[in-house]
Amino acid sequence: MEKDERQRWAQEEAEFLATYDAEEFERPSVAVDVVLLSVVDSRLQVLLVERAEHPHKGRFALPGGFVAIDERLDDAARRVLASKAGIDGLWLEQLYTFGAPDRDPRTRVVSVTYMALAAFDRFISPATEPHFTAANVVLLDASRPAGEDVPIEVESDAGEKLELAFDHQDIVSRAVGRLRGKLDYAPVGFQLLPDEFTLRELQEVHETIRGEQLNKPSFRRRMLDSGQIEPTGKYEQDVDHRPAELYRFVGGHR
Amino acid sequence: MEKDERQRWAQEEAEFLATYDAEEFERPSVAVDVVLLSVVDSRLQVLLVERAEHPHKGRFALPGGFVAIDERLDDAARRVLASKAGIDGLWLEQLYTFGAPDRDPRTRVVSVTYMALAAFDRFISPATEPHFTAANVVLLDASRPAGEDVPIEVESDAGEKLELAFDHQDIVSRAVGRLRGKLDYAPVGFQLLPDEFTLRELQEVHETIRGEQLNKPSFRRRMLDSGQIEPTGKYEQDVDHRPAELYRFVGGHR
DNA sequence: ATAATAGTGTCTCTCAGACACTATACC
DNA sequence: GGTATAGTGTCTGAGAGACACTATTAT
Repeated sequence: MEKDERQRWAQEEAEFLATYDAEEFERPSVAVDVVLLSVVDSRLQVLLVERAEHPHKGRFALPGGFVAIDERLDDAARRVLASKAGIDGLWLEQLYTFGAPDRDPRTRVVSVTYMALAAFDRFISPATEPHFTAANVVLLDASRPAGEDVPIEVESDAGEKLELAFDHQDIVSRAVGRLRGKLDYAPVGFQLLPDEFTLRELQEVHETIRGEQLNKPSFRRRMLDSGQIEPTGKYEQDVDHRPAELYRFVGGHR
Repeated sequence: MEKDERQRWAQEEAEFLATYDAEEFERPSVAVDVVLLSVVDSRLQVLLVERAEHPHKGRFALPGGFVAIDERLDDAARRVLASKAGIDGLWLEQLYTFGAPDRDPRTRVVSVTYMALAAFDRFISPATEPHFTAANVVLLDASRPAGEDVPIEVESDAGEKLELAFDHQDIVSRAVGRLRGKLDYAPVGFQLLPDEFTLRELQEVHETIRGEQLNKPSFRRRMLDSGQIEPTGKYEQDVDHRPAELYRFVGGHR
């Protein structure tokens, strides 16, 4: 391509852009919803907030919000997590995009969903988070039986099954499925534990996510041979039995 | 909840929806782009169309288009595939959503991308598809070396590296990565072969996707033991050596 | 000592890769 | 017969589960 031909081309493209009418077609709204998971006391938990407004007012929903016109999708997810859950700096991964035309009764909303993981010591605690009252932040159990692709049921601490707002039940199910899948090949457990942890704690996290017991020697071998963790030389404190050695995740940090 | 309380609630929600202003905030456009992959002659190929309009006029791009306001995302992907590639009834899976604010110079476009697979005998052939001239449908090689996460490079049949429009290079890379990952646990090869195929053909598809040679007895064992395929009792025709038995995918169809 | 959990040594079973072999088509 | 590819039998080595054992802390 010659120089003045390239110039003409650039000018042609610039003119096209100047006359482009973005309002020509009716467009959906774009939102993000975040599935923040944690393993607390050997239970898989998901952060939900009670909806203060219509639609689905009073039901529990994933923290979410609309994406600003010049905002990156993952930035929107981080913003939502910070403003609605008061937690930042977490590992975050895009999960799936839900776009059924009727999934939101207000208007067409395409929701790009993200999965976030938090160690139990960083997971939201209404008692220590002044941004929230205990009433609008609820931690729910999202455990599921060891078997096959049983859809996830979300239960309150009291053990009663809850119906979530919109299609958020489906979103949570997909997040749990993704988390299970990642366990086999990605260093996922470390996002769910403090910087230093025992092999028993790591195994409990894996067992909770998979919903089944694991073999101890085999699990230790796999983890140690993988090179993903290294011993710190330090040991548990304040336990009434032999203390376990503390390990840390090798390579960077959360 | 009592009956008239529920009625009041429903009315309150209905009023909210009636006064909801969907135009209040500026919204992105939502598009779909489809990565249609096939294995032809032991090469991984991706369908690209030459852009007839600005922006990026003249470059090659994935088939894509905007999502209508009441259209399902996967329906949009199917429509795009049918209208821009003249092929339908394919297996389709949502891949990832790309939403960088500057990825399209026209306006903010959030693109929900899909991956589709086609057997070589259904893969687009400009010569047999009257919708297209050979000039605006191009098949490109998307092979990549066996090693690690080398970004995919797209080359023309002539072997020259091509720069794709927008961020479509990233989208293709992600599709190839996903395809590789699925190979281990999902019956993916069958989408890329005719209804009846030999084990050698299936192995070649796997080898092409993984970019490495596989062990023959081991591959046969794995496939046969998996229960995913069954022998048809029929054999290859017109080969100048011992003909291989034809197998079919067990359970439903493509 | 007892209780409780941490951590290890060893056996076996399964499965994938390697290799060599047999089988069956066309020439 | 030769050649080419289909298809199989068997060995080996890596890795996971099972199980029993030793180790170390608190009481």
